[in-house]
Amino acid sequence: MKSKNKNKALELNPNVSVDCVIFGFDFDQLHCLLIDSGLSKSTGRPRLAVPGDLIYDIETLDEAAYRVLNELTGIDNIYLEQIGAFGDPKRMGKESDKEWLRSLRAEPDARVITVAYFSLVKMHDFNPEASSFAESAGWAPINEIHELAFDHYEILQCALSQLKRKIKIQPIGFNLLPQKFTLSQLHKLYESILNKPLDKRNFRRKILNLQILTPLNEKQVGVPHKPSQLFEFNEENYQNLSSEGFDNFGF
Amino acid sequence: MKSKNKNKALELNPNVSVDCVIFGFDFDQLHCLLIDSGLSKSTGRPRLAVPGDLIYDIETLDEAAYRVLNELTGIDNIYLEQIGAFGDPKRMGKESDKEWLRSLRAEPDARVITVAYFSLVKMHDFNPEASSFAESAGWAPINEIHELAFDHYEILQCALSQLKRKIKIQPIGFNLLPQKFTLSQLHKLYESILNKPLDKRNFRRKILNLQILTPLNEKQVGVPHKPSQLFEFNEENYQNLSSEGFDNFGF
DNA sequence: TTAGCTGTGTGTCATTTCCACACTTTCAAA
DNA sequence: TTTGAAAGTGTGGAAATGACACACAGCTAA
Repeated sequence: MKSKNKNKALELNPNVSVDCVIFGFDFDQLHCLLIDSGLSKSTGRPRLAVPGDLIYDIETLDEAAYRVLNELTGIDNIYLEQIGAFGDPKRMGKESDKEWLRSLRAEPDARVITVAYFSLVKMHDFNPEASSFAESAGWAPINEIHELAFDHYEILQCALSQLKRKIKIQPIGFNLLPQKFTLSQLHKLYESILNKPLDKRNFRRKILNLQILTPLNEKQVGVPHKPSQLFEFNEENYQNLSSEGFDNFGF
Repeated sequence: MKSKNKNKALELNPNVSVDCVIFGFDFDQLHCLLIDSGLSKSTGRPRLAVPGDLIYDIETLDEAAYRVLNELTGIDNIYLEQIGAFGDPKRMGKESDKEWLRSLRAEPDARVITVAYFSLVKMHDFNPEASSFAESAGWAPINEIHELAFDHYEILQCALSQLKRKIKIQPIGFNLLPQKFTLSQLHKLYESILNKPLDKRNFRRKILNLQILTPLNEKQVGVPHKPSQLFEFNEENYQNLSSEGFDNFGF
């Protein structure tokens, strides 16, 4: 592994990186996975950032993003989508950023263009405690994030607005939920992402009319209220629908 | 000018380029501006591509795109939007592509990630005849383009699908029309972009209900039929609307 | 001068979609 | 057995959508 990295390192491209905004949902709020490089000497504040890395010259951008994601979380088979490229020459100009880069990179002053991705994971599939990044990675609620290293705050906002846009058009939200879920969980998820309340009855009617949910013969157990019907996402039905040009979730 | 370029060349980034898909509309079909590097020795076919260039290390990606656009067409103040980054290591792998690169670049074998943009121009603002690229640039109707150098065909398709998506949400189409235009021209523009017929009366009703068109006290002259009312795009009204969260053109 | 051609401009109705809104049910815990 | 907490369910009014056909104005050419 180490020697493989060493070989690969020969082909590190000093000018291009990928950064991944990883979203998770805990049935209450939307979260984002951040890494922490420790306190900044210059500002005294923690240096939080979205995970990312320089790319190797032999991999595609998508491959690089999958690699970064997998190295951090150990998760495979993740929903991943490109947001775009960020290339302001001053994007890494803050002193606290430079400090970090010097400890990290062979050419800390090189100009780096980054290609940003966002990904959706089942939050409980990744337990930061169990990862090799244990002490340096964790979930933060979206609306408690106000500042990040480099241009990562801007990247996060772009990721969010793409997620908002996209979730109205494609059922990507299911990537944030476990295989079996309730309509209320789905409802709450849409409200968290769109950041506004949605009428319960109208939401249920719409999502059910789409015919992309399979009701299971199963209910929640052990909840201190009327137990909820469980559903699964019906991939097959969705494929049929979307091949007919269906493209509106209309929330 | 030349010496300015020479100085800048010292800071050329060999790993990152921008490519611009430039759309134009001739009141009949959607077109794309292509440059031609001449016949390929290896294939005998013309080498057509979307204009692009390596970036300088002192400019942002957007600035680089504006520069490329301006160097080619002389046009300023253009609608420009990023499509995304394209970085397959094999994206410049065809022999005919390499031939071209060797005649063009200091490091023809470097791996280059490109950041693609699309832009909308008033087609008649740019007359290829009058440009310094006279013999090597020209408009091609979208649906007659079947093959391009590098991964530019793929980039063009991405640009097209973004344009289709975006025009349903924001009134960017006006960038393709002269300041004064008729409803029929606008109608035809939407049909060309969306590549499907739209009912004339419904189209008119919708677009007029949006209240973003100002009718002028002017009609077409010299046409061999009933002259058409002319309109202008009402930027101000649009800003008011869109700040209220308006986001649906619904075609 | 007239006939014919071409694209402009206009209204209605039926259907579908959207949105607002309140009460009963089921289970666990006290 | 009472209480609390979330699940589940239907209707009516308003708005948007989509299908559809004919008269008009100006030019051209005979």
